Amino acid sequence: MKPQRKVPAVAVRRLPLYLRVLEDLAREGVEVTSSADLARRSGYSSEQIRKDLAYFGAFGTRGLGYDVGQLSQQLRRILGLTGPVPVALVGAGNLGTALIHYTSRNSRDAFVAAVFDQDLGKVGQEIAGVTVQPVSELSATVKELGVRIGVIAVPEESAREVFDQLCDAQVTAVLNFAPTKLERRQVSVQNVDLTTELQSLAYFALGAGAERH
Amino acid sequence: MKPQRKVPAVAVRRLPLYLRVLEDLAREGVEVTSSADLARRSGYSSEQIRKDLAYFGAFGTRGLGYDVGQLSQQLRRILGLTGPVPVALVGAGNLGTALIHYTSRNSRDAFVAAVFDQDLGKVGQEIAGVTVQPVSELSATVKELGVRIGVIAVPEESAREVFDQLCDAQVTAVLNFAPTKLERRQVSVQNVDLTTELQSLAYFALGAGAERH
DNA sequence: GCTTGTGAAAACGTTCACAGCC
DNA sequence: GGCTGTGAACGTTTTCACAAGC
Repeated sequence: MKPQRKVPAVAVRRLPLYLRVLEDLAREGVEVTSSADLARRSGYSSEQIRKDLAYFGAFGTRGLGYDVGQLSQQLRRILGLTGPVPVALVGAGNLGTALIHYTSRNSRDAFVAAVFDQDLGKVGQEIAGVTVQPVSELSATVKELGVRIGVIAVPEESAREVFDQLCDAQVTAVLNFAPTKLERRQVSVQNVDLTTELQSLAYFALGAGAERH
Repeated sequence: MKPQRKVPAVAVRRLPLYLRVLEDLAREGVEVTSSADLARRSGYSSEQIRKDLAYFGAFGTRGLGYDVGQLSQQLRRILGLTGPVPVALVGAGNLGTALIHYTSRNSRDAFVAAVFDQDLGKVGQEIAGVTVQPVSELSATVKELGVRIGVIAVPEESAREVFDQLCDAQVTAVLNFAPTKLERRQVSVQNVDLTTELQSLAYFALGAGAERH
C-alpha cells in the first residue's frame, strides 16, 4: 500500500502521464488496454511502463492486459489523487495565473485552493474563482485548509522566505519556479527553472539531438 | 569547439545553473572560485561540477581554482550564449506572457524575438515590447529572423500542428509546455508538463522525500 | 598544501528476454 | 497465443579516490 521498496522518483513522475493516457482511453470508450498500447500513446517503452507499475504491485492480467478503469483508479490511489488535492500558490503573476487556469479545469486532480501575493494591489482580486490573499495570511490559511503542497512562483529574492513560511505551515512538497536551490529535511522539492531550461536549449539548437522527456 | 565526445544531456542542462552562480559571484566582486564553492552555491557536488566541465575541456588551475570571468565566458561559448539568442514563442496566454517577462530582463541570454497567437483578439497587442503576430506569419517570420529555438505554450489540441510549423521553419530545438509527446529527427525537444508535475507532487507530499533537481 | 582533472567503482535506470499465467 | 511481471544484462550517470600540477 505505502511506497513499496525503493521507487525511483523518475518512475513516479511518469505515472501522471500514464494516468492521462488511461483517461483519454476511457473517454474513447476503451475498457481494456495493454502496455504496448500505453507505450504507443505515452511515448515510453512498454517494458518501462510495466516496470514502473511493478514498483507498486501487479495490476494487469497476463495474456489480456489492463482494465482501463481499474488501472486509473490504482494510479490515483498511488499518487494520492483519489479526491481533489488542494495546493497553495504563492505569487499571482503571469506564471501563477497560468497555473490557476491550468488546474481549474479538471477538479479531480490538484487544484489551487489559495493564492498569496505580496502586491497589495493584487490582493482581493479574483482569478478563476480564487481570491488573492496577502502573504501575511499564508501560514494561517495553509494550516486551516490542511494544504500539504505549495507552489512558489515569486521572484528569486522572496523565494527562500516563502519556502520557509510554507514549510513552517506543514507543507511537505513544493514546486519551485524560482531559480534558487531550496531544501529542507522531510520536504520534497521539485525545481522547474524556465530560464535555465531555455538556456540549455541554445546548446541543443546548435547540435540538434534527440528528444528528452 | 563542437560538442566533444558523448556529452550527457543532463550535464548540459546543469551548465546554465553554474553560469548563473558564476555571474552572482562576479556581481559580488569575487574573481576566483573553486568547484567546492560552486558546489555549495549550486547544490550539486564538486565532483559533479568538475566532471561536467571536463566534458568540454580543462578550465581551471590546479591548486587554485577557476577564474570567475573566464569560466563564465567559456560556459557562454559552450552553450551558444555569446550574444542574445532569439526565441520564437507560440501562444500568448499567461504562460507565454510570463516567459516573455522572464526573458526580457537579462538580454544577454535567450529572449523572445517573436510571439504568435491564434486568437486574433491578441494579435497586434504588445507584451513587454514584443508585438503578437498571427500564427499564419510564423513560418515567414521565423525564417526571416533565422530563429532556431521555439517555445510551444498553446493548448494540447494545437501543439502538434504548431510543432510541425516550427520544424518546417528550420527550428532545431523546442521547449514544449503542452502535454503531448512531440518528436522529429534532428530536432531536440524539451518537455515541461506543469500538470503532471503538480500531480506527481501529490505522491511526494505523502511520503515526503528529499530534493530532486 | 590545495584544488583540478580523471580513470575506476558504485549506483542507478532502462532494455532485454523469457518464465508464468490467462 | 498473447501479454504481464521480473531477474539479468546493459548502458548511463554519479561518486570515489588519487595522481598531476600549480
